[in-house]
Amino acid sequence: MNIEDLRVVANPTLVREHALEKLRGAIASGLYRPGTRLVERELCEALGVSRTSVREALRQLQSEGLIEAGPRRAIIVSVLSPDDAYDIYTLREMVETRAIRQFVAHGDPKALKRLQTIYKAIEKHAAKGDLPALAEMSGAFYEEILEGSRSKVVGETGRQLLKRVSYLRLASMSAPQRVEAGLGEWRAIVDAVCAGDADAAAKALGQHIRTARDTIVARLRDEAQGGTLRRA
Amino acid sequence: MNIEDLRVVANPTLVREHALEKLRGAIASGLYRPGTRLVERELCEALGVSRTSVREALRQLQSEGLIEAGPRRAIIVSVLSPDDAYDIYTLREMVETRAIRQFVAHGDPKALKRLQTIYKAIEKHAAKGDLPALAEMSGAFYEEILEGSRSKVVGETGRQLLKRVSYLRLASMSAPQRVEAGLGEWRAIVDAVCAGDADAAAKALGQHIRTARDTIVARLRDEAQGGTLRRA
DNA sequence: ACATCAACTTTGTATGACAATCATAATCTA
DNA sequence: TAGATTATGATTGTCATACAAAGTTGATGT
Repeated sequence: MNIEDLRVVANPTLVREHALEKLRGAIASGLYRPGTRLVERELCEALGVSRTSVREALRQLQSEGLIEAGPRRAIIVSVLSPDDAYDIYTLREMVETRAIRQFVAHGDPKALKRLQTIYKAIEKHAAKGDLPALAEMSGAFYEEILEGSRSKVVGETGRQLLKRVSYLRLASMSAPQRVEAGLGEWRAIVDAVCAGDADAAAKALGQHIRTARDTIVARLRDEAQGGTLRRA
Repeated sequence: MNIEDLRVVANPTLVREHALEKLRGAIASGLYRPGTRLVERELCEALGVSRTSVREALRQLQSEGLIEAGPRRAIIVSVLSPDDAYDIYTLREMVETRAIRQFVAHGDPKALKRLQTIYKAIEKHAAKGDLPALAEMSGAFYEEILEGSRSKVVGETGRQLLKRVSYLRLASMSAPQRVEAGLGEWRAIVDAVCAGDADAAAKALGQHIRTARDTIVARLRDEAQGGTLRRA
């Protein structure tokens, strides 16, 4: 271990990091919905930090694609078109599929244990019907897979994609039968990883992501349709 | 066309954007080498802008992975390990392979024309041995492929990966025989796209990226080795 | 040679200021 | 009164300062 790692606080929490996480959370949780305009002064007040910090956090969110420039210099929460969502899930499939192969290849028992623990938690929350907790745990599941690739680049790229669809997760869980079906898919993934079968794991994960993708995209198209009708 | 698009300057160049591009260019061109510490005040002077703008640009570069936090709050130009570079190229293969399939699927004659024009330019610069121009044009080649996917997400993800290895491009060109071999690979890609053969195009592009990857990774490993020896 | 302390540097953060742009409300005029 | 015009506010982009915290350097004293 490096001497640097001994520090009690390696990263003395920066205000801007804190603001960044809060804002990300607010978008992921649906507090700020896609299309919402973000006003700097309001964010400063809500977060209790200066404009300096808010602006730096915004720049970061912007390059993560979570927010974007709207008309006349306004900043709005990014709106994912159904096509965008489809593409993100398709790329996720590529990246996470690679990640899980490396996960299996490394055969780290601790990582496997963690994945099983997360799966157990998912099962529990599913039984209780606690969707928010379920959504959060499913996020942890993907994160564990990315982490298990032991590749910084794969991890970062995968996380980047995950962030952009995080706010859709809760909605997708609430589709009828989605949780029940999802449980089986997660279980298949964990089983394959346990068995050390990289091909099966990749296949199961790919299947899972494609299914999630189709659910989400169908819902987004419905919403777009409904929105149009409602507007008319 | 939307009325908004009539504006003479849709995006009245922002100072921070300008700073961002300059800094990206400085890193890509090798002016700031990996590991170099970036000092805010110096950047302000060099760019002639305020700290506010420099810092916002830095945050963006940071989340693009071009710079990273060093020890004790310093900001340094990211150092790619050979493994990181390998992974980036592998992901590029996945993403750009998908992009070129969509490129072919759309069968846009104008896009095809642009790709051919870029290839011609590459040939010319190669004949003259103008490596910097060649490096730039090869960047344009990949950009055109990503653009041709007509997918915002694929484009952004691909560009993100490209940026991170941009500073390696010039070095890779200077490997012996690399340009000659590269020419044939680019030609094969263009030919396949012309022929409307998505499989062949994807295969040729994949081959090209893997070859480039192996060249770069070998060179990075050599450097690491040499660096160690020199240091000893 | 080594420990100690002062001076300087750099980053993180906050604050205030101001131009430019856009939106809104108030006012004037036909 | 309807419509045009003007004044007023709000918001973003940018700059200039200011200051604490933490680190670095160099001078000083033993």
